[in-house]
Amino acid sequence: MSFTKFNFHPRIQGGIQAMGYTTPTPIQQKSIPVILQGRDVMGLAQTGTGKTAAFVLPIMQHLIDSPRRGTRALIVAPTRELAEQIHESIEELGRKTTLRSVAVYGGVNKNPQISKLREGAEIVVACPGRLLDLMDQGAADLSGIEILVLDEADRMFDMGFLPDIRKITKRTPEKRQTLLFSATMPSDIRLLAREVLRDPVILRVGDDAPASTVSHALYPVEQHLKTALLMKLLRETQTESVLIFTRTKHRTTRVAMQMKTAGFPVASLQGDLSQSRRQDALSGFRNGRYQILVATDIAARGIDVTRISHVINYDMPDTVDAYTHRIGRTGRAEQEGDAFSFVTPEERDLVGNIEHVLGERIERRTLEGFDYALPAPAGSGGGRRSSVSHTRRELPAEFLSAVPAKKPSSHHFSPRASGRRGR
DNA sequence: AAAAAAT
Repeated sequence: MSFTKFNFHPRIQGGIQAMGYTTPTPIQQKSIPVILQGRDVMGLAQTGTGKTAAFVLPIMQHLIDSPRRGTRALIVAPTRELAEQIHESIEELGRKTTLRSVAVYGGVNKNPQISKLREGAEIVVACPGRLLDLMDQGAADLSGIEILVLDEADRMFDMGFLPDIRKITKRTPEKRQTLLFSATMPSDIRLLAREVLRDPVILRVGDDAPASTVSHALYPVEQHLKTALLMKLLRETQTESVLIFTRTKHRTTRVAMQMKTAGFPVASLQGDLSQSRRQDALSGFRNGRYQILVATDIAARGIDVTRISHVINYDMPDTVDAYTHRIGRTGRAEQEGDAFSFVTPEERDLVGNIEHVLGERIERRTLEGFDYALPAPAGSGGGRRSSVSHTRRELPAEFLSAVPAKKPSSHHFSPRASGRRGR
């Protein structure tokens, strides 16, 4: 199976080659022919499955087949980072074409976006808020939209974008082709699908289960020891890029600061940062300038960075879905990845649910030589430490009992291996 | 409760 089979325009084929794509991924194989036919699509797929190219390539083909002026394709995405990433994919895949794309989102000057729209960008990749803003201003005109893509629809719903999506959809022609992608299918998304899709082809790719190339491990630990454990773990583990998730924006900032002070090449990413800082963090993480990225769930979905060898849940996510999405950032493209989760006794309720979905018990690990009995600093709420030095004190035996993993875990973790980022 | 997103 090769990309040549789709008979894309030579200029599109040129972009595919330049990107080094050879074999289409499963979702590409399934959805490209359907989209080329002009059918509406309900796609159940995670990001990182090649989903972006799966809709970008047929869109470009359609636009080249019947040249016309004006904004003709609209892709709506939940986060600025994802919109930017899709826009960049279009620029790369379309480098040999004359098609123009513009990313439309908040936090940055709107004038460059307005000029690109005026100059006649055929493809718009947008977050809902800024797009509506530009529409009200008369700078964006959706009356000529031929293809509408709603990406990560379930997340847009989570973020309360549904009313915005409806407003946007209403401003596009009814006879458009619509593609709706969602990782999960809650009833609200099913409802939205009924509203915006006409006789859709339903494509299901893979399932919600994480890539089998990812090995999972839990590190039971008390809250106040997480940062110390994290640093020791990173110093002793051979890693490529590492993505660390925390529960709050504030904690993201704090952990990143502590790690920076300790000499780790780290950046932080959370929604309160200026857009330029967000971009710097992500691009620096992509190109390896920062080996480590500490982030909120802003980075949990869609963000596509190759070479993430480890995802570390500094805090457990709130839901199994969130866990799946976070650890989906590693183990991509058949590469191996490790997912480490720090779990306090308070956070362990979710563990059972995750294990249920994974269909296996996750290995509990303790880090050799780590002082699990270190007392909490005064004022941090846990002044109940004594000088007992047994490392498993206070953690229920059931919680710690190590169960051999089903498959041999593929971690490159060895207690004494010197990390490449020593100190 | 927290996160993201228009200003």
